[in-house]
Amino acid sequence: MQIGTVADKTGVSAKAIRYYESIGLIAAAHRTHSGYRVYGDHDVQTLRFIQRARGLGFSVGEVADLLALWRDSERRSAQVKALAANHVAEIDRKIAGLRGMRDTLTYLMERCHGDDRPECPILDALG
Amino acid sequence: MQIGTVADKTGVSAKAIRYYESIGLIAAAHRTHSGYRVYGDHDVQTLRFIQRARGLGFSVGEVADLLALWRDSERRSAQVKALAANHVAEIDRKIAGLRGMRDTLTYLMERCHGDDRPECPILDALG
DNA sequence: CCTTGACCTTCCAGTAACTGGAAGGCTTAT
DNA sequence: ATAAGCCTTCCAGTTACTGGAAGGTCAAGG
Repeated sequence: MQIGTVADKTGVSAKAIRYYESIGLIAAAHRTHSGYRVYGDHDVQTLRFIQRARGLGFSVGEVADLLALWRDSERRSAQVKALAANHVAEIDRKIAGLRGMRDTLTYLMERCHGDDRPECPILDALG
Repeated sequence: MQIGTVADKTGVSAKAIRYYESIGLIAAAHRTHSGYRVYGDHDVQTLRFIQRARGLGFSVGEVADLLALWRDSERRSAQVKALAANHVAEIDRKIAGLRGMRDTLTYLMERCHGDDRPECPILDALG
């Protein structure tokens, strides 16, 4: 399989696959005599794993950890769960931050006439 | 006032102030004969405005728009409100995305024993 | 007068996770 | 022979700064 095929199958762009290889998240692919990268089904599985983990918001570094655990038959599920728990805590922090912004903004917007006049509580609150 | 004083007063770091100047978000400061930037109370007001707007999650580009509206006595409050509404919509998208991740993760975590055994529904879901 | 410390200056690099694009090689079909 | 559609590497750009290096400025103290 060439990189484009793998990209189609996994939803990971060819650019991203090369990037993952460059940072060592995935092993360097074998090459044809002309230098093209060659992949197998195993690589497709790995990239799907990466894709899903990234979709859950794990950083590339965390994905590396998850991949290592995935491959480690001796792993303790507690390790995986702890990683996930940390990530959920991080997500919760982000949500809380966003909700704070959202609440302030909607509060101010409710008080803004939103018409042709210049008076604006939103700008008043910022200035 | 020197840049460090302004930084203390506004909570915007000296580095950030220089950066804002470099991208044109704020006007270039006057200089002393030896090249030090000099600021007045007006600049402190502007930087506080920027700081608050950034704290509400507006991008630097959006802050530039808000600043222009703030300075424009002919503005229509509808413009400000529209900008804020777009931003709230963006925040809502982000929150929705994060909540989706959070829900999936907590669902999987509830099913993970989190002990010394390797079986893990989190990894199963990813792989 | 000289030094020390705390300022300030500019400039370059790095962050996260890629994407876009340039310049050029490979393969297959026409 | 050439065109289309792959592939390659490498450089730049994205966001909003922060860190650090190398060096100038200024006031106080010995």
